[in-house]
Amino acid sequence: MSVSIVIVDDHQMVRDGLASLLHGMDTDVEVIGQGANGHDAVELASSLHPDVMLIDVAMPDMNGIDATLAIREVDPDVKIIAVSMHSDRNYINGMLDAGALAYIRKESAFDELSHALGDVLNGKVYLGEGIAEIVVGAKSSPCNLTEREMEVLKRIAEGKKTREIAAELFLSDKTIETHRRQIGRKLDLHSVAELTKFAIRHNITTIN
Amino acid sequence: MSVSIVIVDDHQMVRDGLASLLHGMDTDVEVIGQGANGHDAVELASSLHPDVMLIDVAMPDMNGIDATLAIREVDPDVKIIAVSMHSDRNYINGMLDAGALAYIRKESAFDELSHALGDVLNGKVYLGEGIAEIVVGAKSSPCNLTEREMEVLKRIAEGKKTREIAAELFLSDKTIETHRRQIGRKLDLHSVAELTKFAIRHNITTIN
DNA sequence: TTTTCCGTAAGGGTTTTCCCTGAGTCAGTT
DNA sequence: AACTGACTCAGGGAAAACCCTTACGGAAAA
Repeated sequence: MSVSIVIVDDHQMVRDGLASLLHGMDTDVEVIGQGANGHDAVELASSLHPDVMLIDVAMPDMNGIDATLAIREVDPDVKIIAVSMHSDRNYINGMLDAGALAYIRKESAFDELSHALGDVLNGKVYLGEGIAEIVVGAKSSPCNLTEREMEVLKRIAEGKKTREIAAELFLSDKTIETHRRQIGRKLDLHSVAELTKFAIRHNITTIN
Repeated sequence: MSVSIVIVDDHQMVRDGLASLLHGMDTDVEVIGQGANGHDAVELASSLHPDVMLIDVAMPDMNGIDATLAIREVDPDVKIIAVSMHSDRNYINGMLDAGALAYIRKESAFDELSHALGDVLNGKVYLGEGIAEIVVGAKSSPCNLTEREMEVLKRIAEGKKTREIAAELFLSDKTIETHRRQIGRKLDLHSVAELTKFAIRHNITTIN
């Protein structure tokens, strides 16, 4: 009895690559479906009910975290392996909290995928090289930011100046200044450039 | 006589995937080396002299464009296929100008890779789905920045302040100020946040 | 109920950036 | 020889950001 697998990633070539890798494995696996975004993932989960799904975390339209949450609604039994470009703490925790059983990075070697597959099939959790440390060593950037601070940071990362942000939020310049300083203190990032990168990493703003 | 190939991509899993795909092709190919960045690419080109190199455009340390330029110095005969996440005009033109013979996206299907490989081996140029249109319809974002301006922009996007950049480059504060203004004018981007995003998109800095 | 945190705001000062004009050198082109 | 463009630097002023402390109302938690 072979293991049925669905691959979801927004890059066709990555999907083909993963499929090819799975095909070359010693475990008897069969790729029964592929998708390009979170919506595809949910549909495929409910229609095909695969044993395992490989899901990319960062995808357009609907990301891996939301997809995982939705999939657990339609089929709580499917075992989800998160495959990501980033080892961002928020992504990792997001996916694991959502119900993924394994998290591996694309940077990592192929045998991590094999290992992850073996572990999740046995009901175990597998975290790729360096992932466990990030999960455990949480604490450093818990993104303590409050709602308001997020709103301000978002606008800072869009290149807006204090006065513009104040006008947009109907607040005093001084209030925005206070938020700016508070954000800098909390994140220990003291330049707009670093704040912008932080905002991008944490999906608070987009790259465009 | 098989075709020797070297794969350069900063993601191990993507490399493995591509290798696996190549292995399953009808053409007789052999992957003789892999690298994770531009420096690896140049070294592998000069030591292995492969027939074809698959090179990712966006990589840390040394990107695909610079790598391609350097490779053409050490081995003008190696045929280079650019494999990229983005269909950014600057990336495409950069790679093709540098000497790549084909440009395909990871979003595209696997058979584009097969097609590109066949074409470059026959001395032809291959551009993936939609790439040709972008090349033809070029013009818009020529990224006019000079060497110096790139160095300054890189440091701006790292969150450094004028004085620090001046010290690093052994220049006057006023000179850096002039460069800053010139960069802003050329790109029509007037905030550090937007400049940072531009720098990230153009691989002048990293997200971290 | 007292404490704590969030959000709001202000006063006041320092530092940095932004923007202008002008200008000199040097290399490569025409 | 004249020109263009890259790179360098300066003076000076306006705007913005940075940094400090203080403070008050409300909500949530202890």
